[in-house]
Amino acid sequence: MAEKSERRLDTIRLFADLDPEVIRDVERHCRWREYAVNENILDRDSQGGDVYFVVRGSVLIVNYSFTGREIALARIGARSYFGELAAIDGQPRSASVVALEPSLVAAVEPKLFNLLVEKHRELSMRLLRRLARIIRTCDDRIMDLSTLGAHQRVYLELLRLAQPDPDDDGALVVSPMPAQKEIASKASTTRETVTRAISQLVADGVAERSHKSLRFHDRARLERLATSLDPDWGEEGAR
Amino acid sequence: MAEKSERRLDTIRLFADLDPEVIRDVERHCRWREYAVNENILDRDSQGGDVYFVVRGSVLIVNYSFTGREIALARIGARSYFGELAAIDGQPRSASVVALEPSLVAAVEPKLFNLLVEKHRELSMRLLRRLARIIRTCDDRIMDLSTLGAHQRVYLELLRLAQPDPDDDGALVVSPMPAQKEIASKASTTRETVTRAISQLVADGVAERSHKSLRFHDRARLERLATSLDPDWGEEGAR
DNA sequence: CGGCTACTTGATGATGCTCAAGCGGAGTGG
DNA sequence: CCACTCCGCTTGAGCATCATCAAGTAGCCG
Repeated sequence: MAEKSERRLDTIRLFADLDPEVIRDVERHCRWREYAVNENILDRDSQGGDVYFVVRGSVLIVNYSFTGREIALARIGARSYFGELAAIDGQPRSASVVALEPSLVAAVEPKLFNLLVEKHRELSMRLLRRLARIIRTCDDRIMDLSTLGAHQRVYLELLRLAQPDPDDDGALVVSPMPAQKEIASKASTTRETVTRAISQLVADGVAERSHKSLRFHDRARLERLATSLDPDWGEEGAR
Repeated sequence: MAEKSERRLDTIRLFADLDPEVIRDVERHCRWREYAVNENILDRDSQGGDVYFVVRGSVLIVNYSFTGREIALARIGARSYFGELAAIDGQPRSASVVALEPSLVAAVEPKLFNLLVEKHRELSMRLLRRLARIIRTCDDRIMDLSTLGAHQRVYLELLRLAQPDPDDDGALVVSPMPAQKEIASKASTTRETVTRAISQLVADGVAERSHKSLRFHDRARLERLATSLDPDWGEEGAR
């Protein structure tokens, strides 16, 4: 792994409309490194403004409360990047980052990154759109945390993870099911609460457990539960 | 009010290093408007990507839960601006905005805004730094919501509002005290909880009520309470 | 003075975190 | 191939927190 031949930044979406020549040049200025699962890539409050490009694998932006609780802020997959904030404003890192899978990561110095951003309009426009997207996501999460219950936040997270079932039309599947502690850290709650939320869904016939996945027959029902328009026993004399 | 002579954008920090000629030109392309207290400036989910510059007064970025609860996302004061997100990504508004004071606001069409951003490097760099700052604030708030109790979030909000006392050195004052419902919406809790939190501070001798303000003698103590390193009765046999 | 709004305080109940015990499945080593 | 162990999941019981409802008080303005 970490073959030299992998050391390419063409796939990074931020660089989509950058001249290949320039990309080659950036590649040469990178510090390349392979990280193992759960390996720490950077720590909150640390100095340094390197920007990291995820070429293969995926990482988790995460913070820890003083009690040791883990709060997941975002999952960054291959072709994306992280560490822009410190590069942009020169402040210490706002969160820690750990590898979720074996990941190949390229680090670029802040100076070079900012040079690129200043020089290439499309790059800075893409960066702006990305930051805007992040802010929208954060705002939504603040709303969720402020107005919804823990179970509902779990349902929302499940909805985010769920994919349409290729077989059954209109049904959703979460497969493979991630570890419950991951769901918990994204929904800002505990493993136990995630268990209970899912168990209740199964008990109410909204979800169905099968081997290593979870199926929902009725997306709308789950959405209603998640958003608190909850009349569950609304009209159809179910049960 | 809303005198023509007020219709200037020189004070807007985003434009700090823009050529005065260009600023004049932008001013001419603005839709100027005065808003009264509590007047609605824009609604969540509405279309349109105008960017708004607050020339005088201040506004609140806010969202409402389906139960009618109000969640304050940010306060935007004079010389700042809002509405960039929709201009950048073309999506509907992510939140509503209401005037906190009588405010003079200048609206610029998204096309012109984006043109300016593309054309003036300094502008886009400032914009990037601003978005980065917003993201950091949001992340902190998500951490607070996820890991702290309601009382602690109120204490943090009080710390944000508190200014060093000009007289007593080392003491802090919040003056004038904002309405408790405002504090509640920034701390994502209820008026009643804000009352209780403050009453407890007073009862514990951490804070002191005086007419229309609140004083703290010991900033460190309040900070400890807010961040849960709470041993209050830690060593000094207070009480 | 009467009425409004903001604040205060108590009682109550639901929610969900914590601790604790039990269970199942997947590796691992004998 | 079987025990053993580790880890993740499940479930229960107890308890603290906090939102909600309700009633009462204080200050302000006409």
